[in-house]
Amino acid sequence: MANKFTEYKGLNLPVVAEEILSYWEENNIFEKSVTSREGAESFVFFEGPPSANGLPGIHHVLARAIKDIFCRYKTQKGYQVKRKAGWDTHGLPIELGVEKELKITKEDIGKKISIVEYNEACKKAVMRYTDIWNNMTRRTGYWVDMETPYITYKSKYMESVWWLLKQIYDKDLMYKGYTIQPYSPKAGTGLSSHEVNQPGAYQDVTDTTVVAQFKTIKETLPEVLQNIDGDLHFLAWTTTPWTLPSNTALTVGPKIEYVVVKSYNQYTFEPINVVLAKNLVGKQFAGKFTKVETSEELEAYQQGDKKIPYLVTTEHKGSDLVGIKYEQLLDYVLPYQNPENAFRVISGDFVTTEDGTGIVHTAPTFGADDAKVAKEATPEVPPLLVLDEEGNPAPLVNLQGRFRPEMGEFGGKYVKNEYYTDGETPEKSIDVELAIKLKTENKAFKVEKYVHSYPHCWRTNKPILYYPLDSWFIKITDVKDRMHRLNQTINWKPKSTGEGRFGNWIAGANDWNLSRSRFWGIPLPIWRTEDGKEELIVGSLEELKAEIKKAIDAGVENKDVYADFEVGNMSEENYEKVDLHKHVVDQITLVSPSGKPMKRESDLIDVWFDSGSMPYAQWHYPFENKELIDKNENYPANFIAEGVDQTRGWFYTLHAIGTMVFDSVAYKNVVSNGLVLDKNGQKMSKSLGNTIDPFTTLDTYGPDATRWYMISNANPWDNLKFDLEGIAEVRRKFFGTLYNTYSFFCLYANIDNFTYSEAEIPLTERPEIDRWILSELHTLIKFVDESYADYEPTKAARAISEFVQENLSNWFVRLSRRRYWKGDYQHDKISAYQTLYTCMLTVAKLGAPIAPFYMDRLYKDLIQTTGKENFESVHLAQFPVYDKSFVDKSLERKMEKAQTISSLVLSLRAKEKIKVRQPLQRVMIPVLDVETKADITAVADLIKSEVNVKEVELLDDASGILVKQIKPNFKVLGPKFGKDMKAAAAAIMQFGQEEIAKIEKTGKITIEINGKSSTLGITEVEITSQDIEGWLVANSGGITVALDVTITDELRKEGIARELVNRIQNARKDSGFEVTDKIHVTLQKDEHLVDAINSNLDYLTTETLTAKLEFVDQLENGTEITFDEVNTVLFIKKM
RNA sequence: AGUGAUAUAGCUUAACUGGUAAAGCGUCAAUCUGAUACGUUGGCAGAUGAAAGUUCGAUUCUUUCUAUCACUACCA
Repeated sequence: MANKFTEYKGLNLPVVAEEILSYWEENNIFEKSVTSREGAESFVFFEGPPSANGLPGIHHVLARAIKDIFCRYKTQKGYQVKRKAGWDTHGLPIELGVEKELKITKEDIGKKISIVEYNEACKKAVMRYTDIWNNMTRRTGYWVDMETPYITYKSKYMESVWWLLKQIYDKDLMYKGYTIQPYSPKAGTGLSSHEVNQPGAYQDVTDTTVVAQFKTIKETLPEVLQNIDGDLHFLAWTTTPWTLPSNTALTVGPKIEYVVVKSYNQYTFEPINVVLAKNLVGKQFAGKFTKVETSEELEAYQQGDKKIPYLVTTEHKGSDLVGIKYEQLLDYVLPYQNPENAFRVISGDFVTTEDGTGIVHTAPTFGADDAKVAKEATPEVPPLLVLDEEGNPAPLVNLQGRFRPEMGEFGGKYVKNEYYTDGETPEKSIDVELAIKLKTENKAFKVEKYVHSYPHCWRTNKPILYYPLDSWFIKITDVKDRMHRLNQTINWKPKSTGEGRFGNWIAGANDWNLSRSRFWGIPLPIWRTEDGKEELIVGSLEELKAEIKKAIDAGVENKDVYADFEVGNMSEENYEKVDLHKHVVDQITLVSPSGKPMKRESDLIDVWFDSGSMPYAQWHYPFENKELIDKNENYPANFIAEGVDQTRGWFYTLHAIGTMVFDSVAYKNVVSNGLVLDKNGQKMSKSLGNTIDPFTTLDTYGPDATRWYMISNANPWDNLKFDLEGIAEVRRKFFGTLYNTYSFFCLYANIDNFTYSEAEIPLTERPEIDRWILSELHTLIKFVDESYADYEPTKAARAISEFVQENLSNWFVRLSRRRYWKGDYQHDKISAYQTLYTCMLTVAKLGAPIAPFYMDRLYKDLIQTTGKENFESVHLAQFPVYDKSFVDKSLERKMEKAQTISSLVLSLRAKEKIKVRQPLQRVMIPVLDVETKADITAVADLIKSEVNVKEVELLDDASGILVKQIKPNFKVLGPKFGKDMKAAAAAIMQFGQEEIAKIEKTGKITIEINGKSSTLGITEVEITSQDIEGWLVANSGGITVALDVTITDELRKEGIARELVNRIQNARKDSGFEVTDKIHVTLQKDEHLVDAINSNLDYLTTETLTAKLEFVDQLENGTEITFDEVNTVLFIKKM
C-alpha cells in the first residue's frame, strides 16, 4: 500500500482514459465485473447489432454510452450483466456496397461473377471495418464482450433463425402471396423502400393523364339511378393510363357525396351522364364547361358551341354506389380467376376529394392501395392476371416493362417511353396512344398533361413501376392484438415513443413481407414442388440432412452437400464445415411426400428478421444453451437501447418474434435515443460537412468528458445538439473542479500523513459543515440511485455535477480550507479529511457509470493509501448505500441561508467597492421568527469567515426600524377566494406598516373583498422585511441583510495586514516554497504599513509562517507592492 | 399524407403534483483564493412559437394553427 496519495501536475483526460483502459485490459477488469457477480441475479441486456459496413459516427458514441451506463450501474448494484457484442452482416447496404466496389449490377451476379465469389466478397466487406468499430467501442469505454460476438452469417446463427421461422410457419402464420413493390424494369429488380427513398429518387415528370368514363351496367344500378336517360358513366382519373387495361374495380369513399351530372363529351360531343364527387364538379367542369340550371338550357347545346353546358342533378352517398357493375374499359382480356367479381364499385377509406374525381381507378396489379382495397372487398376483386406461356399467373406488363401479347396492338410495347433505348423511342407513348383510343371510343372525359413527382430507379435513372412480385409473408395481422397488449407491459423511455409511435404502428401493422430477392442473406428454408401444392420448411441442419437423405433415396438428389457435418456435434469446427447461404442451399433438391422433387424458394429472409432473432440466435438456441431462454436466465431483456430510428426496425422485429414464438415480450425496458445533430440543430451529413469524427473528439477531450457532456446536456431521447465547446466546458467545470478538489485534498493529506487510519469520527462529533455536506451527499446518493434505476441518466449526471461544483467545491472545501492548513492534526482536522474523503469516494462511485475512466482513476487513487476498500476497480465496487440517518434537512436549509446571506453581503461590498479583504464590523439581519433566528445563529461563524465581518447581529421586531412587505400566499389563498383572488391580492399588497404590524401581533386581520369580509391568518400571507432605515441593505429569498460599512482605523489596519498576508502568500507561491517552509520577511518602511503590522503582528506571522520580520529603510532586490495608500517593497527567503 | 417529438434570453438547458420564469455560455467591468480549476458581484437580454379554452392563477392541462425534426407510407 502506498503511503502517499498520488499527486498530479495537471488533468489530462485523454491520457487518464488511455492508462485506465490498459489497466482494465491487463487486469481483465471487464471479465471480472461479470465473473465476480457469478450466482447473483442477472440483469439481461441485448446488444443491437450494428452493421459494420460503414464507419462509426459520433452518434454511436452516444448510443454506446447509454447502453454502458446502465450495465455498469446494475453491476455496481450487484447484478450479473452479461453482454455479447454482435454484428449485423447481411443486407442490402452491404450488397450495394460490394456491387459498387466490383463495378457490377445485380444482373451480373451469377453471370460475370459466381454467387459463391459474390458472397465471399460480401463476407469480406462486412468485416472490413470491424477493427475500427471495435477500437471505437474500446475507446468510448463501452464494455461488451467483443471476443465472442454473435455474427449473423455464421451457420449457428442462421440455424437458429431457421428454427424460429419454422415455429412461426407451424403456427400457421406464414403464407405466400404477391405484393406490389417498386420495381425497376431496366435494372430488372425490385427496389426496397430504402432505395426508393434515396435522395434524388423522386423527380418531377410530365405525364399524360386521363379522366376515363366507365360505362355502368344498367341492371346493377340502384333504383334511384335506374330511370336516367341514356348511359351512366363513372369518372376516374389516372396519371398512369397504361394501368387502365388492368382496371378491375372503381373505389369510392363511403362518406363522400357524389352527384350525377348531365353534359356532353368534349371529344365526341355525345350527351353523357357522369358520376363524380360533388366537391370536384367545379374542378372537372372547368374551362370549356359552363354551369346551367335547367334541362332546357342543357338541351339547347349544339355541337360546335364554344361552351359546353352541364347540369348537376341528383346526389348520392358513396356507400350507395357500392356494388354497381360497369363494362370493362379496355376489354383485351379478363382476369383468369373469378372474372365475375371484377368491374364493380367498391369502397375504400383512403379516397379523398383533393384531386381527381373522388372515384379511384383501381388496378390491383399495379398499386399497393389498389391491391389492398381489392383484397378487402367482399367478394374479393380479382387482379388482372392472365396465365402466361408456362401457365403461371402474370400481369399485363412483363418484367421488362412491355405489354404482354394479350394487349393486341400494344403487345410488346414498353409502357413508358423512357424504357426504349435511344433512337428507338416511338413518337407517341403508350399513355398517349391509349388516350387517343379512349377519346375516339367515347371513353375519355378529359386528357391533360400533368406534372407530378415520380420515383426513379437510382441506378438507371428510369421511372420505376409498381409491380406485383411474389413474396413470403408473416401474418402480423393475426398477432397484432397480442403484440399490442404485450407492448403495454414494456417500459418505454420516452413513454410517448412506446404508446404513440410504436403502439400506433402495431395497431395498424400490415403483414410482414419477408422475401428479398438478393444473394447475401439467410435463405428462406422452404422447399416447394413446382406446382406449389406441396412444401416443406426446414428448422435445423439435422432436419435438412434427413430430408436430403430421403431425397437421395428417392433418387431426386444425388449427393449430400453437408456430408461432413455431424449432427449433434456443436463444436465450432463442425459448424465451420457447413455454409447455409444461397449458393449452397440452392443446390439442394428435396422430395415431397408424394415423391415429387422440391426446389428451394429462391428468396432470402429480410435482414430485420436476422436481428430480431438475436436474443435466441446469439446463443444458438434451442440447439445449445436451451436453459438461458427456457428458464428465463437470459430472456427477456431487462434493458435495450438503440436509436429512435429502430422503433420500426429492431424494436419491432424483436417484439414481433418474441410475441409469435414465445408469447412474451423480448425486452422490459427500452430507451430509444434521439439523434445527434450539429450545434445548429442541423442533421449531420457528409454532404454538409458538419460531421464530427468520434476519434478526434475522443483524442482531444477524452471519453469521460464526451460521455458526460452527451448525457448531461440532453435527455437521451431528445435530439442532442452536439457542440464541441460544450465538452470543453464540461471538462473545465466538472472534471476540472473534481480534479482540483482531489489535488487540494492530497496536498494536505500528504503533509499530515492522513491515511484514514484513525477511527471513524461519529457523525455527532463532526462540525456543522461536515454534517451538512454528508447530508447533501446522502440526499445525492438517493437521487442518483433512483434516477439510474428509472433510466434517467441525465438527471443523475446533472445532480452529481451540481453537488461537486456547488456543494463540495464552492462551499464545503472553500469554507473548510483553513481546517486543512491550520492547526494540529486533531479531531476537527481528521473529521475534515474523513468527510472530504468520503464525499470524493462516493462521487467516484456515483459517477462511474457515466465517466468510467476518470472515476476509476479517482477511486483507485483514493483507496491506494487507505485500504478502505480493496476492489481492483470502481466498477467492481458496490453502489453507495443511502443512509437516512445522515440526512438533516434543517441543516441543509440552514446552509442555504448562509449561502444567501453571504451572497447578499458580497453584493453589498461590491456595490460599495469594499474589498472582501477589508474586514467590516458587523452585518445585521432582521429575523421575524424564532426558527430563522436559530438557523442563522447556527451558521453565523461560517458567514463571518466567508464575508469577512466580525459580528452577525440579528434584529428582531422590537427594533422597530424594519420596513416590511407583505405578499399573499397564492397557493393557500387561491382556493379560498376563488374569483375574488385578484381583488384580495391587490388589497393585501396595499397593506401599510400598521396592518402588517397588526397581523403579526394578533395573527390575523379582517379585510373586505367585494363587499364580503374575511379573516386572513398569518399563514396565508408572507411577510418579509425589505428595508432598514438608514442602512445599506439587500434582500433575496425572504432574507434581508444590512451591512455596516464604517471602516474604523482599527479595521483599516487589519485590512492592510490581510492584504499584506495575501502578497506574502503569493510571493511564497511564486518562489516555489513548500507550504510548510518558515520564512524571513523583509519589508521597506512605510508609515501606514508599520502601524498596521504592529497591530496585527501575531495574525500576520502565523498566517504566513513568518519566523522573522524586519523593516529596512531601503530594499533593492524585492517585489514592489502597492495597494490603497501603501507603497512598499517585499523580500522573502527561506529560513 | 399519417404518426410521434420539439418550440423558453443571441446560444444550450431548468422550473416537483398548475402558484407568479431560473442557470450556464457569451460580453463588459469589478473581485475572492497557498486550489494553475471553479467561483463571487454588477451591467447587457426573454412577458415561455401563435391563437383560443379550462382556472382565482397556465411554461405546465385541453383544442386549433404555424415552424422544425424524425419515422413510415404514398401520390389515384
